[in-house]
Amino acid sequence: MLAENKIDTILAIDDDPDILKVLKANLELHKFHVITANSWTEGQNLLSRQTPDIILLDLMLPDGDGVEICRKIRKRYPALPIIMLTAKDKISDKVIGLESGADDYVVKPFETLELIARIKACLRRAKPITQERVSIGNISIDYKKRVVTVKGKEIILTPKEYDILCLLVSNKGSVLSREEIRNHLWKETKIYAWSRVIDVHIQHLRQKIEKNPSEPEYIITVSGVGYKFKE
Amino acid sequence: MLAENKIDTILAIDDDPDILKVLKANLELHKFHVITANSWTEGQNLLSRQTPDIILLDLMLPDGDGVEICRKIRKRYPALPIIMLTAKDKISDKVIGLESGADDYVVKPFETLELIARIKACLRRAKPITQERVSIGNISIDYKKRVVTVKGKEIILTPKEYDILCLLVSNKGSVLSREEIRNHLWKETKIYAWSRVIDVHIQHLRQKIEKNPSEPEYIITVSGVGYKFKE
DNA sequence: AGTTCCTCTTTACAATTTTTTTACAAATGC
DNA sequence: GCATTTGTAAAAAAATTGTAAAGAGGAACT
Repeated sequence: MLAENKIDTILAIDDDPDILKVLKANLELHKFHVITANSWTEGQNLLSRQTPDIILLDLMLPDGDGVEICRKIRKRYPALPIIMLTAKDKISDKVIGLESGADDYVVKPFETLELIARIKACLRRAKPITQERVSIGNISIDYKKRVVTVKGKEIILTPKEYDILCLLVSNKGSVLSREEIRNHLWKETKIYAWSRVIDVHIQHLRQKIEKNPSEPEYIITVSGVGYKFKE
Repeated sequence: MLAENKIDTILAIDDDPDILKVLKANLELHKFHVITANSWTEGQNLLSRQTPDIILLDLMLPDGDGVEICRKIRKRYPALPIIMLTAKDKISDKVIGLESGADDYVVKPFETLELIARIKACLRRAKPITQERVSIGNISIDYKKRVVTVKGKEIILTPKEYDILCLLVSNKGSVLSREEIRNHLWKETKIYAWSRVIDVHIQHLRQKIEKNPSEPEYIITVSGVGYKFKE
């Protein structure tokens, strides 16, 4: 039983907006968070703001050669898995031999299920063994059981609370903006940037895990920026 | 912690004798006891004579579909961990998701060290040993006789109820999503993701095993996630 | 064939839980 | 101080789960 707690973010770069649309819809159905770019330029932009967990890269982009782009990404993010999307008649030896540095490739038009399988396979190779438990101070999270305890006592968290906690903990020590949190845990269309939902969930979390919720020890507010989990 | 000096036995089932040879050699180097079978038929034979601590199962066997075989093994040995071996070009969503019912999977060709890491992780997670009986609170299950008793009194469960109970109990403490339950106990095509069957069976189970079915003590619902059996 | 008895599944609605909005108070940063 | 951001409680909205009841299909029996 694989306990998957984290929602992975996929950056899809393709110049065909229809393909992007289909990709996004299908992948989101399978619990991925998807951001899209229709050019390498736009892709770079997104990359500079948020590092995804995997990249789907069209081999033929208007503003760059896929193989070259792949190399560049590799140089900057050596561990970031890349899957090449390629039209059947454009398959080149470079791609097939994966000399491009891509981890895998998929021929268009592709089966969604196969693509998803390959994405998952890549993701898992990228992070060989997922940790089953973490503890920070009095708090510990058992990802496999989906149980959080404070001082050894189990506390009940709602899905959103749990997700937020996991996200903060997996980035403990660094501040996450509300936008980042939102990008990871919500589908864009679902909540607005100005919503206070995140703040409210944070309050609820604090009430459940902090000794004194109004002087939080674990979930720290960084005013004007976001929230972070104590290191 | 008791010193565990036991050498774990691995049953590897794969139709490629070369792979079996390599597997055996490598795993034995790492102090495992390895028995091998090159077909499901042979695997069954070995299983009937000796229960290994873990099974490595090739997805594609000449005499059976890996996913189906996995289900069969699961039914008979609910606590026996299974790792699926799958060729890269045969990766399917079934295997990679939780859908196969396997505990984990490894894509061929695999790094020996990664495989070993995953084997160890599985063994660590595995319940002490495949037992014939298990008791939690007032409830006890005799797997061999397929009898469930509450406060010593036998209760009659339908097949589905029994299967669900066993699944929950063998993962007690961990939340199982409806999807996981479905994938373990149903053939894909038989029920839809949005079906409420599982909920209904859970209700029936509660009526049979809980003192007060509306305030369940054993089968806990984790809203938005799934069900779990009390630890 | 029909009948009866099971089990499994669907369905519809009620009850509950979770998520989100809202409004205002408190705190923070120039 | 003033503008902006955050804390917080409570209400509204949405989603999930509980539950009863009915339909569907199968096996055993006449």
